[in-house]
Parts: sequence; C-alpha cells; structure tokens
Amino acid sequence: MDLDEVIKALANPTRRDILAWLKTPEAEFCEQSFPFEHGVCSGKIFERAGLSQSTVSAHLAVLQKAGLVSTQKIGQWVFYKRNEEAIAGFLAAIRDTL
Amino acid sequence: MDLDEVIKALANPTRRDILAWLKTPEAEFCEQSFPFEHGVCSGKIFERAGLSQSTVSAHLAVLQKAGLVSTQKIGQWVFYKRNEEAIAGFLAAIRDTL
DNA sequence: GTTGTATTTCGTTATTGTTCGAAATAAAAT
DNA sequence: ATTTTATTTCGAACAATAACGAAATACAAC
Repeated sequence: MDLDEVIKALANPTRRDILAWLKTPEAEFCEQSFPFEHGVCSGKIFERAGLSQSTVSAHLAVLQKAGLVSTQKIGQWVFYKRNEEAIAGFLAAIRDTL
Repeated sequence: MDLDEVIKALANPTRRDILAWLKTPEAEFCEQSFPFEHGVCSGKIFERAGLSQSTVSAHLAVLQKAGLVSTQKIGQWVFYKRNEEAIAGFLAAIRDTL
C-alpha cells in the first residue's frame, strides 16, 4: 500500500464522490443489466459524474492504480467496485502516521 | 472543517513528515530555548526538512490554513504545534465519508 | 469483415502545486 | 538608528493535475 499514492487519489472531490457512490450502488445508480455484485458499469459512473467520459475514465484509472477500486470486465463493459480491504488499510495507515 | 482543504494539505509527503515530527518534538528536534510546550520553532523545522526556508514556510502556511497546526509567536520566533482536535476531526470525517 | 457500442488513450489547454532565491517585514540587540 | 536574526511574501521556473474532444482499442452483433 503506497500511502502517498492513495492519499493523492483521495485528494480530489470527484474521486471521493465516486467511492461514496459505490458504497450503495442501488441508491446511486439506475438499473443495469448485470447485478451490482459485479460492480457498477463505468458508463453509469460517467453519467453520474457529469464530466466527460475521458475525464471520468482518468479518475477511475487513478482510483484503480491506487488500489481503491477493483475492476471486472464482462463483454465490452467494465465494472468498478470498491476495494474495502484497501480502504480499511488506508484508514489504518493514515491513523497511524498522522 | 473543510475536508477537501485538509486532505489536500495532507497529500504531500513533506507536510505529513512535518506533522509526524511534531508528534514527538523531543525526539525529532534538537534543543531550543523555549520548552516544546509552546511548539517547535519554525527554524528547527526548516533545518529538519532539508528544503529552502521559503518552501517550508509555504508548507507550514498550508498546514495552518487547513487548521492542522496552530502557531504562537514569541519575540521574533514562531512556534508550530499540532492541532490534535483538528487531526482527530479529520480522521473521523474521512472514516465517515470513505 | 463491417458496423455499432463501450471504454481507454492521446494531444492540448488551463489551472494548481512545488521549489527556489531575492526582497520585504518583524523584532531584538547593539 | 543601524545591524542582526527570524520569518514571510513575491516573482519566476518547472512539474503535476484536471479537463476536453478526437482518435484508438476492445468486443459483440450482424
């Protein structure tokens, strides 16, 4: 766990929003073809964020590189899910260093 | 407490280092004329950080603006101290939003 | 294999962050 | 009052981030 990379990933309101939305996909996103077990389809996140696809895609890449979300590809779709273990790990790490 | 401002202040390794050093001033800084109760003299922090005075001064200003440290001026010196309440507040806030 | 849909990567622009040295300010000592 | 010491602010250079549209890639369906 690279604390610096993770905290930089979190130092952006859009990325924190995305992580928060992924906590309760049923509440935050309208229905999708696949159950939310697999995560939320990136297209839904693009819509919700109100920014261009490419911008949101970049944000998702930062979150993934930091390990805060995991992805699963099904067909042509990519599903994003919170990595609860990594998030808990960050909270523990920042509590210790701070 | 402006979570965005605080997390941006923390998204820099030098500033996190400074906060960490201020946890145990006796261990991290050599003696100073005033007791560490008042905080650590900025000059000591300049030395420790190994960056230019102006750069470290800017980092300290960011920490103070975010509320993570408080300052006390005695004579021509400025002493910096952790704001434990704000730090605990941040930890609680990030735990809740994340 | 061509078309259509989903997503990412690329190139660009604008904004913000980091760093420095030099100048400015503040307070104390001579 | 001038000098010395401590600190901050200013101005400039460079790096990193955020945003967009357009081009490229991936995959499925026809």
